[in-house]
Amino acid sequence: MARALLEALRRRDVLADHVRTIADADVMARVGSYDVLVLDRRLPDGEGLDLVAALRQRKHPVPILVLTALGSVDHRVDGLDSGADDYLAKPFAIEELLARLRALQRRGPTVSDRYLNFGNLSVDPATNDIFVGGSLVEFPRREYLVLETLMRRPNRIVTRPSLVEAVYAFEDEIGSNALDAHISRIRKKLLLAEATVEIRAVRNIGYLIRAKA
Amino acid sequence: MARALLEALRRRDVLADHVRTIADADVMARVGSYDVLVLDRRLPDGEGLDLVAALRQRKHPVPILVLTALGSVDHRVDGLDSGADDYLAKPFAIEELLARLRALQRRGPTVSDRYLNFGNLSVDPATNDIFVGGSLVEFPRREYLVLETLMRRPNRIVTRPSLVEAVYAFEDEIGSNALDAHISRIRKKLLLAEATVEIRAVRNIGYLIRAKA
DNA sequence: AGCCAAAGATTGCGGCTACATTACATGCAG
DNA sequence: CTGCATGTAATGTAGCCGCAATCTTTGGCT
Repeated sequence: MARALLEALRRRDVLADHVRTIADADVMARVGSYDVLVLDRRLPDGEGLDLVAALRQRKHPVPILVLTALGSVDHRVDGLDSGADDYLAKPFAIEELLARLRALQRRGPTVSDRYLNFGNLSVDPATNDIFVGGSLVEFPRREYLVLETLMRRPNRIVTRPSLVEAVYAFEDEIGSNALDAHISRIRKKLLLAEATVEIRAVRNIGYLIRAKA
Repeated sequence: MARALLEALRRRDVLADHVRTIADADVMARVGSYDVLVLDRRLPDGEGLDLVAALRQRKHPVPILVLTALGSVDHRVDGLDSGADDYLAKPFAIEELLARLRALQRRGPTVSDRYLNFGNLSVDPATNDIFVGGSLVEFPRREYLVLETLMRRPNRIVTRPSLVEAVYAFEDEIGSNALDAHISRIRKKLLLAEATVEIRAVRNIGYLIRAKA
């Protein structure tokens, strides 16, 4: 059945991966980024609903459709109440399955993200957008990282090593004033955009962002 | 039937309101704050799916379960593709309906919509059609997948690995700039069709789709 | 208060590299 | 056999970013 299903999905250009066991599915769900999980109840290494319960226990947000031969009302109720989002009993029409998958995929896992606000600055870590007084200001990658790092702790000192680590991950970035140069360029842009915040140096320690004097 | 359903819900301490017409339901959905909307297709003043379409058009996020005597596969597919979240054919067991309502409620409001809209772009994941300013533009499979993936997160950065995974599932597609080539071809088509959105590169990270400057 | 050394600020320059684009080859489908 | 889709590779290009030279500021010390 899996083969037939994969074939039908492939024909419609729906990308799908297939594994046979709960253990494998668990790994895939953890590692991969899938729009929907289709799950059979009877599996070689156990009951599919246990995986549903386990995933939901871990707050895994992936929509799950349970697919099974156990079609009684009680089974369906159990399936849905275990945390699945839909439940389809065999035999089923492939078109209906596809439509239900689309419905689940449409909905997707919803992640709400947060802005970092301070003064008239607004940083969106999800999109790397920075707004100054409501208008978008472009910052190149490294400058953005510096500014985001500072915005995570407004009014607080961020040490020089912290900043370097935030911007350069692991690459050894020794011997140069590259960081200072970035700060300088950021300041110029902030000034141009009339930001109400400023970046101040703390001698021998690092930098901080705060309301403009 | 409405009376029986209300009675069953009331007995389980589920709060529910009931109206008879699409017009009334529209008002209620607009004004009230409901966890789930249960909708019949045949209604005194029209087809229930029209209300679904109208609500989704307005980005109304309420989960919708369509309940109807029209139980053929085609009807179910239509129901789900109109933007509903679940579809249950009569006759049904009250317990199953309740379980499905719980599943919908658990998941909470959605922005589910048949189309992914952004700018003057409109993507229909069900048919793989892409409209630019209302007119259909043909995209080959790979290009479509890239664009759909970007449209799922407008204004958000989609990492290069994410895009590769979305387009190539498992087949490791390393060592080539195939993705870049697709992006380039998509851009050309979008330009030709006068789209109001553009695809921007985020150096070392990935791409994002956003309103044209 | 004045001086000096060290830290920080600023800026032009140039190289590097990721990205963009195009042409071409391959392969599959009708 | 023809046409389109798509991967590959070659080439072009922009702009980021590090460097270093120079200027400014700071704070400690006498």
